[in-house]
Amino acid sequence: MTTEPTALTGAHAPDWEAREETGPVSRLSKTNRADQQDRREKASARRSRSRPLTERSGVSLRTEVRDWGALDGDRPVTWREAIDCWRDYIRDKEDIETVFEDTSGNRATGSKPHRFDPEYSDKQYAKLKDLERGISDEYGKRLHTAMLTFTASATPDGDPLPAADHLDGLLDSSWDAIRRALDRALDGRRYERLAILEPHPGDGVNNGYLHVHMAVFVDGTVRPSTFEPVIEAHVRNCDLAEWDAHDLEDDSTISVRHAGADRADEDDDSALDELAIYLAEYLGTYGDDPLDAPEHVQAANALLWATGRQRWRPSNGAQSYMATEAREP
DNA sequence: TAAAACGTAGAACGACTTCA
DNA sequence: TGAAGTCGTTCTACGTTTTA
Repeated sequence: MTTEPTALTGAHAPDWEAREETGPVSRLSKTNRADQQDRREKASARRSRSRPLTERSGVSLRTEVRDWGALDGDRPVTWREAIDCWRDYIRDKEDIETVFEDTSGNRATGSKPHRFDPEYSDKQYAKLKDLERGISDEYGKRLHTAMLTFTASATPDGDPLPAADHLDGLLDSSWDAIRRALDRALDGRRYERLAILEPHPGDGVNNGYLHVHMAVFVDGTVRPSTFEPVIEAHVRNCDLAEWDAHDLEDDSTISVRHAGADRADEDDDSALDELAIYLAEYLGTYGDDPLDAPEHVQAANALLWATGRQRWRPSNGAQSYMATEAREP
């Protein structure tokens, strides 16, 4: 992986933003506010693609997403250009893919896919199954799972942030605080966690920007209130995090399930039969051709690729459960 | 040509310190 | 006393290069 820090200086950075696209903010129509809002959000999503990946100096980016021919030296390309670079990278990888074919015409691809390849997703899913088995065996019926969601505003001042700057703002400022708060909240209890970065869908202002889902596996009973200090630590430490998006009463912010409950336990309709499937659905581990993915997914993948950020963030313990690699037939 | 080795940066984590 | 900052160590993800 080859990355280099940006040399762009914020104070003298060119005006990347296509301000002519925005124009003065028009007054909302009393009769058509929803349409106006919808148009504004779509316009904001388009503007985000026209912005450079970062407006800060010292941000490490792959060389492919740096414009070395710029008059004032190298600078990061726009998010839209980065998506094109990522697509070229995927196509290049397809060109050199190793394909095996047996006498019956059955084909199999090479053994070491890049992280956006469906085969890689399959391996991740297999690892999730290992984690499910390991945790279930270890914790038994005491196993409770929680899903926590951490977001950061992509438009804190009304205009979309550079994608890499938003991602850094989401992760760098509060990640340590989140981990420590989780340690304190679950003090004395065995637990493991797996965090994953997932893109915001749709045409809204957050389109393609990433947020964090964190699955927490706890040996013992927990309640949503157990994790409130963790959410609070994130909002407190992340400048881009807003309470509006972290309603402690909302199931999308904190969701707790008794994964180890008996199937026959009708009083607990949130019991999990297939934890890995549940996670795979939530965490988006299934995939086909990455170039066929929705635009917001490709935008997020391009951002991860350009910045070298890891999509999966398991705790050390979770990693040990996931370490066993199934032999492929 | 598959597998191993390697390089780099990200990430986890514990210890220690500082601060309110 | 809880929260957060810093530092050093260790491990891992990811991608590339080398080797058998």
